[in-house]
Amino acid sequence: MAKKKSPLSDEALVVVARRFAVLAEPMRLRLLQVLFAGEKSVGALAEAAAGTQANVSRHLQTLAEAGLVSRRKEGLQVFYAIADPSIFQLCELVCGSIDQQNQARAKVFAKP
Amino acid sequence: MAKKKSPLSDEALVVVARRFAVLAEPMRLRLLQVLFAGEKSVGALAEAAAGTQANVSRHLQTLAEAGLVSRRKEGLQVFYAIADPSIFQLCELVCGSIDQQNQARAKVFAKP
DNA sequence: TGCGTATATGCGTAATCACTTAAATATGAA
DNA sequence: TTCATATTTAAGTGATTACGCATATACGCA
Repeated sequence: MAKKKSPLSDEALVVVARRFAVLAEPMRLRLLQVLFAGEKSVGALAEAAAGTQANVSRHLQTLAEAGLVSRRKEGLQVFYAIADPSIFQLCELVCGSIDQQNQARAKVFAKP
Repeated sequence: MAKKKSPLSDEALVVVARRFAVLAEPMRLRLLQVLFAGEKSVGALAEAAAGTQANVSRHLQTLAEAGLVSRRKEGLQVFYAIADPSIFQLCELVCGSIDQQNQARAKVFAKP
């Protein structure tokens, strides 16, 4: 029994905005993109994303707090993985929208 | 001929992040939600969203630059409208994901 | 031309946040 | 215990930005 579309409360808007804000950083998007290939440790992620270990750890914490990635500790290492499958569709949707806008813009400036 | 899924370049990630950042403000989300009902003037939007005229005008400019809303001038008034239909699916997707997380959390604390 | 209205913009302020460096914590091995 | 490794956290800095207030611009009308 999914709720029908109704105006969101101010509190709900804040939550949604927060979700978008988490995705509004290139470094976090890059980490998610690396994680698309599967679970990885913090060190591996830092190297793959070309970031400092401290900074990557912080971004991973942000992603985990938002419920987008999961955290699994194994000995000295901590492994992160995609926890919210909607991320795939979300990125696909946004990329598709941007592609469409670019194509529309290209059409305007196309030679006659 | 849609491109297959391949790692996005750093520049592309910046563009995608920017798109998310535009959606990462409660006031802008509220404006979009009001616009879901149809085209409206700046003044009408300011009243419906309970914001100052200056601030709403600024947010609308941000949304327009991102290609999310369209601008139509008619006499003294300027009318804005949803320009990117993917916004509907995007909000639906995010809200659904948040709902799912909330239900999962509720389940954890459910009485036995 | 001058006046009133609708919208946009310039400026200052406060808050948020990403990033770096350095230090702290946690785990496993010797 | 002591040491080394992997990760997290603390503190400081610079950049971005939302908001309020005041002013500027654009348009219609008399």
